Amino acid sequence: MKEKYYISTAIAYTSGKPHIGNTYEIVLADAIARYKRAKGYDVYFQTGTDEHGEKIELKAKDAGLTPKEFVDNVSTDIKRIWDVMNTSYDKFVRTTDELHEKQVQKIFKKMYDKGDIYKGEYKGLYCTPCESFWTESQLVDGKCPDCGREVEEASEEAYFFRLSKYQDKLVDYINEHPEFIQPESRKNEMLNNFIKPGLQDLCVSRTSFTWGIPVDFDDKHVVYVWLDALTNYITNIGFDVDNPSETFNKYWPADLHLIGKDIIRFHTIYWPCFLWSLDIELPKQVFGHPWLLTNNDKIGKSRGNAIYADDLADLVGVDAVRYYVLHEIPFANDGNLTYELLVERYNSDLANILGNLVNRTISMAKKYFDGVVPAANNLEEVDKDLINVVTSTVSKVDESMDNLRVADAIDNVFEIFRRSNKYIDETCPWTLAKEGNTERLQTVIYNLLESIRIGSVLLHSFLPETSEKIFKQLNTDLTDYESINEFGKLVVGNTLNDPEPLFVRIDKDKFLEELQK
RNA sequence: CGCGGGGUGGAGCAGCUUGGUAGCUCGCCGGGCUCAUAACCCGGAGGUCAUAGGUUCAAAUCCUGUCCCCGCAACCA
Repeated sequence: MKEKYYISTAIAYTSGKPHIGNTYEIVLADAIARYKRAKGYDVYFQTGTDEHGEKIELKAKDAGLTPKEFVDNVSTDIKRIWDVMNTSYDKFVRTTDELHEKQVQKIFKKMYDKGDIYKGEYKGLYCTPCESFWTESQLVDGKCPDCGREVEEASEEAYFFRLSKYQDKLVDYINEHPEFIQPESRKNEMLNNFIKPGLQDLCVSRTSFTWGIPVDFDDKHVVYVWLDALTNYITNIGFDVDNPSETFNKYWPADLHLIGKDIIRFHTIYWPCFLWSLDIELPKQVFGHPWLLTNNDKIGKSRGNAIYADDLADLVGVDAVRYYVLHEIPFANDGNLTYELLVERYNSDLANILGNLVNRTISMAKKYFDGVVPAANNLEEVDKDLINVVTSTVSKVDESMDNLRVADAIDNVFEIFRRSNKYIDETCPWTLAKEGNTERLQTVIYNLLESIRIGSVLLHSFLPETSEKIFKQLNTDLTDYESINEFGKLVVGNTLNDPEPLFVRIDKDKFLEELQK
């Protein structure tokens, strides 16, 4: 039986259209999910939208829509972008789904009955005109960040979750499971900044707005934020407080929650405590990925520097955008996006190294062998070196991916293409053709085609469309991981299709000029 | 003294755990080749590894001070 692999992204908040930084997360998750599938796992990949809360209630009002209409629009748009990016999620969930809402109510009740949720008073700084509570750090010059007016101490009745009860258990768990929080530096941040100073109980209901899941035994209250949002990971695979489904038992605990580094706290402190309260296991790993910055600035609509994935895809194509975000963001540091860098990566990596390699190789096969895959003959040192690079790359990619080093994994794959370009220069097929050394020419062309095929199999998790285009030109159906466990499986005698450019080079100056308009 | 991350040739990064010729990609300069998308291959210039000390036969790598940059600082998603 196949081993299962459950991966999730954070659910996107439906306050507006997601920018390229938000989109990075789904693409990263997609690359991991596709890779795991290729390796033979039974993958379940979940994403979706988080749709409740005061902010959305207000935004909807401004837009002259009901909250439901508002989130329907935004959620649809988010899903559309995820689809544009060619992401292979298995389920797109929404916190306004009936199933989720019902289970959240049951979860809330169970925690209440158990004594983990109790009624108390929420005290905070309140801006009366805005009807909003703010934290100290949110204030601007000690005043309401929205309207700039004075805030005052206020309180309202609210339910609280007893985080404090699980504090010691959490410290032990994190220490005993060093792989739980990734990257590791975040682990210390959580322990030192939040857990050690003492966990405050968490407010899990509100009465100041209504756009949320009602607490069914006290309908003044709606369930507040994190209890609603985090539980999406279990409700949507069939968790039920009385009778969890088979699907739940099969897929839980999740193997990886992929989230932004800004919400690590909620996933590694609140979420474990919630799960313990429900007597279920914790996810195996939470990875807080870095951010994609634009022009070294944090992305934000208010900053006027928002760049959207679908716009970029229109300009350079989906796979170029995928390549950029996957390649440009290292494991633990923020990445940067500029149009200049985007064009540079596109031209040098995708067009020159990969696209041109495929094009020149297929062209030679056409020219010298009428597009029929020739058989390889005796191997020379240079051939063995090429083959060694190609075969060792397969395990390098495995190692990188096992450590969630996706950017490294792509680099590993491109090493095949770089080496292949060099191989062409070393063997000079055109000279072999002139000399009439057909035997040697056959070997060289075969090795090149096979290297490209293997590279393309590895590439599929990251750039699925490009990979499929290459397979089409190679006219091969040997596209799975089993077909690359040894070099030389490409079928001899098969006829290739005509070469077609994979990435047409972009004129950088013209491109940037066009953007100005 | 709140916690944490970072400062490496023009740009972006790796190396630091387990001290010992400073590596990669892009850009620049020169050369080669002509199968290919003016692409590809080779060579070169360019770095006192933020800074001041310390440990050591030897430090980008370990320790200390200083200066910058960034994130987090709890009910904001």
